[in-house]
Amino acid sequence: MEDSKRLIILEAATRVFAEKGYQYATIADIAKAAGISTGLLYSYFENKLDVLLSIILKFLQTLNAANQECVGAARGPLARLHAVLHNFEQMLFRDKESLHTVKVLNEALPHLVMIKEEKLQAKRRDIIAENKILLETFDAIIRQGQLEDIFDKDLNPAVMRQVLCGAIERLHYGLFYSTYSDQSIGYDEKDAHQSIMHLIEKFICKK
Amino acid sequence: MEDSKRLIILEAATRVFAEKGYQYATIADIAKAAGISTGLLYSYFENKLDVLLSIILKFLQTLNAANQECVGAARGPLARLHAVLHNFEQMLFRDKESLHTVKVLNEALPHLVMIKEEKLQAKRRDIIAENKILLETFDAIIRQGQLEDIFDKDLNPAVMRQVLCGAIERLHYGLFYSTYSDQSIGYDEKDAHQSIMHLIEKFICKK
Amino acid sequence: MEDSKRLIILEAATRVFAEKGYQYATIADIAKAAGISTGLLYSYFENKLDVLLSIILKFLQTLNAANQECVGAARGPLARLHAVLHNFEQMLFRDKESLHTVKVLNEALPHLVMIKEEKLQAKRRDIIAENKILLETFDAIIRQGQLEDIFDKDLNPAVMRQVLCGAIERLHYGLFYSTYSDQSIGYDEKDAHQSIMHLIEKFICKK
Amino acid sequence: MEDSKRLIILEAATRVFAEKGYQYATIADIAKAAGISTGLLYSYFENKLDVLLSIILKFLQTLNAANQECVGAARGPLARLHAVLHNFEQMLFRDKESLHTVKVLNEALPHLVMIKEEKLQAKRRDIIAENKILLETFDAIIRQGQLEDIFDKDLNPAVMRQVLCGAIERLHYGLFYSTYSDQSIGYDEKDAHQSIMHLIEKFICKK
DNA sequence: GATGAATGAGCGTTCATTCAT
DNA sequence: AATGAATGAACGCTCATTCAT
Repeated sequence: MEDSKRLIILEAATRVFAEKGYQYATIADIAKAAGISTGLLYSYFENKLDVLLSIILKFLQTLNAANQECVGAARGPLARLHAVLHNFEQMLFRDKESLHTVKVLNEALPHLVMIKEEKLQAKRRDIIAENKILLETFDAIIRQGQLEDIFDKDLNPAVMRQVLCGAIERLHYGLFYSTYSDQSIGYDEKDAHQSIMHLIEKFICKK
Repeated sequence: MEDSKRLIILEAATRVFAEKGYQYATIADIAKAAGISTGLLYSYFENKLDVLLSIILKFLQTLNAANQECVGAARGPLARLHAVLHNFEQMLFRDKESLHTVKVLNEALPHLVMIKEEKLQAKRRDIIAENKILLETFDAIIRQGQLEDIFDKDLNPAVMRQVLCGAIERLHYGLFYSTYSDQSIGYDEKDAHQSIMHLIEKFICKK
Repeated sequence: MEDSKRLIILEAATRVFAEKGYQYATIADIAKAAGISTGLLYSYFENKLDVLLSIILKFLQTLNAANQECVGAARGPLARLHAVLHNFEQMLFRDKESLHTVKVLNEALPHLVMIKEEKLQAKRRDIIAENKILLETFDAIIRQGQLEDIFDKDLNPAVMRQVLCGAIERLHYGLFYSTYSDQSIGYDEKDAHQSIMHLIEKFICKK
Repeated sequence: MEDSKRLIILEAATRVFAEKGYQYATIADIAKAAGISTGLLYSYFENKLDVLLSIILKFLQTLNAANQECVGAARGPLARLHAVLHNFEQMLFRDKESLHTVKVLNEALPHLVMIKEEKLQAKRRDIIAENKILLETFDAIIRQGQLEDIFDKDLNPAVMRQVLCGAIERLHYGLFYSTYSDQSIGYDEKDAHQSIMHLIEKFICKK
């Protein structure tokens, strides 16, 4: 059981979930996309939900690992915030799949609470833990920026983080959707990036 | 076929979709919640997807109607922007269900393109049209604000609208999720509202 | 949901389980034999195992009810023992299906302990309780016979009951199998009945 | 293909069938218990059913071989009957697995008729033949006992044999089940053996 | 001989949808 | 108008069996 095949399946599944949505994606779809049989998929994953959770977990782990590096390298809260947001944007743009991973993640997170299956509890906890780390990374940077009197102190870090992440997600989601629907969204990647820079400068930074 | 029963079904369905998610909600669930039989539901709607589309359409129509009024009443782009965003926040907060309607809407919109069923084509087009109106309302206000030199001209209206709407959605979604997961999100409704005001003032308005 | 349909399904299932064995009987087989669709079966039963347990429970309840009547009517331990064994034989012979119910019951009883499904716990407990009643009915009669010095005291009631029931089952099972395999078993129903009478007279009764 | 490995597999399979039942035992379970791969199992057996039939055949052959010896050594029908029943009890008690072999055998015998697979026809015939030998051994002893006026002539040999074997099986099955369910059955091995002696003395022997 | 990755047919189960009443 | 019993297609998942190595 090579580990590379696990990755192939995860990538195929992300593609399929992205196209059809978790609910309408069938195991047969995923297996076909991965070039394997349905049975083999079950050698690598417990069940369909496990595939979804594994995608989410991998995304969060990759993002957190990238952040870990950046935050260590960058000097000062502003540089760190840029670095971390850059990671986020990078992951959304590396491939169209990643953006859908985020969509899938948002769709799945509220349901995480309800997962009953004993087999998946460990993975559930891992995801929640990684998610906490991700949020805490943002919040810590913002808190530090406020302490150093670089960032606006009027708003609490959690609110700022939500605004930033929500804006990024929506902007990229709009781009993504426009490619699907063949309807112009009225802006491009460069506009999106630029607006995030504006947002930091005007909304996060002091005065 | 009284029209009031149609409404009862739509409200019940919204509640059920909110609780279980569209995928896991069954027709039986909806019928039960509406106090009718499954068979009768099919006198009012073509099928399950039709129920979902009807909810979305009603939401967009209500929002657009409310905006129509506001925009007529309010004087100046800033007042209008506040009014329109107020409408949006109101709909999200009127009840927890509305937020889920938005989630469902976001989940459903990309799939609208793929709807093949002949029966639902009209409704599909209506939704897309209403969605266009909603976006155009925002964009028109922002364009006007830029023309009048009240709003920042560095960014295009579509980008600004996405940032605003993305921020609002994320903020409220965070609140919603925190009630489900029993984990504090670190801010409350007031914080969320205040941050949107900040966002307008610092990000949208000139200087 | 008429109760008569439940019975039709149970009878069809007994027939199918008898023919193919629980493991190789499919829901489709049972539904077809009952003249219904697979889906409808699930309106009446939780799942396949529930069908099996329901058959067993009904058999035990019917037998216990019949015993209840007999034991009240009959005078003296010997008459009661005859009555109760007569019931057992009657149930085995009423139709070929009943004998297979016994086989299925014997096959299933050891596995009852392992049933984990929450939904089926109540039924599991009912079966165990009815089984206890059945055994206790035999044992009480034998104990009383020993007290009244009519039955042999050398062996304990549980052993006697096992010998009697084991003998009856084997004798009838042999008859049943011979009809299936088209091989003469070397005795007929009358022989079987007569040998049980012998067994009581010589093995159970005192001298 | 050493023959010893065949034996190892058969013993492992018996253990697994005993624990889980034929239906719920998987080839993977058996292979694991035997310490080999699933693929290798298929070098020794045609398929899963072949493993079951091989266990049954070996059991019957072993029992018949043991009986052959006994019957030759023992003098007179009563001694022979004791010897043959002793063999049966021995095999049931040698280990708990043997009893399950008997259960499996009883469960499988009726289905032997229906085996269609060409590959297994020879084995099927062997089993039926060995089973006939087993029954005939009993019946011959009883017939001889009746001829010599030692055994009761009122009942035919086949009936007597069924009573004896049914009683033994039930008694031992009860013991076995009580260990699984942790419920006292009300008697022990000694009681069971004693009751068989009684049965011979009072039920089989003349007056 | 030995492995275990890979297959895919087949089963239990669900649920949107229909239709006789 | 209203019901809900009935249908059956479709999906998740298992596991006996094969075969390249």
